[in-house]
Amino acid sequence: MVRSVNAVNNDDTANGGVTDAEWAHARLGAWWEANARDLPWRFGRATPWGVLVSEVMSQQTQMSRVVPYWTDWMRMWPDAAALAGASTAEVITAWGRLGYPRRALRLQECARVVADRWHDDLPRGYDDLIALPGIGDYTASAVMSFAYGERIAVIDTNIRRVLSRLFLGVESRGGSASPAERDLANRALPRDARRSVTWNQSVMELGAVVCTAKTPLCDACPVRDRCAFLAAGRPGLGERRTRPRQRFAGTDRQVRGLVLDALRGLPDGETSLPRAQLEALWADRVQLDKCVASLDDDGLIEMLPDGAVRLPR
DNA sequence: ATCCGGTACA
DNA sequence: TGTACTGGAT
Repeated sequence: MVRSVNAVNNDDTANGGVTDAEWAHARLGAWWEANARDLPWRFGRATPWGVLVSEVMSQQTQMSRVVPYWTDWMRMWPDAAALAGASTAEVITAWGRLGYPRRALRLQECARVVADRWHDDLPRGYDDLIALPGIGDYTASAVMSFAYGERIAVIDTNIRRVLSRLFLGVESRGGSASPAERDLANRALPRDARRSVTWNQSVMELGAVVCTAKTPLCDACPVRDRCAFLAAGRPGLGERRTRPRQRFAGTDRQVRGLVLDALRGLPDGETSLPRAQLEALWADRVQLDKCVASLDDDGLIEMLPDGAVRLPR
């Protein structure tokens, strides 16, 4: 019998019936104080816009890789108005090898909306945030919590995995968050706004560095004593996600990355990549042309009449 | 070789 | 509801 089941009580218990929630709040709070990584956008050192930029960059990349990009980026474009005024070519170049460059484009679109419609002042409401380009539920919630200190459940895969293991004793499934998972996240959230922010951050951090998907470091876990997943013998640890397998070699993703990388690496003074150099990047002409067309569709490159390509101005 | 994830959109 | 989108870590 798993001890910390997600039992809903009829009486008004402190956390909607999530057994041990308060104990976990205290444990993870202490763990956070001692173990939080000193990332430059944490501990009130970044503006709300800076927090948003860090969240967008972190959506797809480990924090440690994000740090130098974020630092350079914020030095170059400290606020939304500055980013709004940059050329798209500069933005794509600065995005460098962070991956998913369409997000750089969306971040700049977001900056333009914030600069124009919000007078360069990032909106403070979830509904207004989620309406911005490239901002979905996770990022809107993260900004509400981490930048504005509001009490709101932040739900990403790390948090889903940790809460599911700790309180339910099972692995969270792939795909989008279920209503039950959202419900659990809301019931486990501390009542107090300030503590809810720490909770969101510490659960996410725990998932990133201790309660990892494949090989969790349970010996080093601050909540191991009451973890339902550990008590149950870690059933289905690291089991196959419902997400399809993602390979990279030979895919359109690789080809697109190659083309953008060549454009970013153009020598000073050169602004376009001639057709011959483009063709030298990839042997399969059909796939190459398909990828060039899709990059053009996405607004990541422009095709010139002579077959050369360049970053948008 | 295999792992990873939020957003937009079909 | 499922899929495309990248590139570094392991």
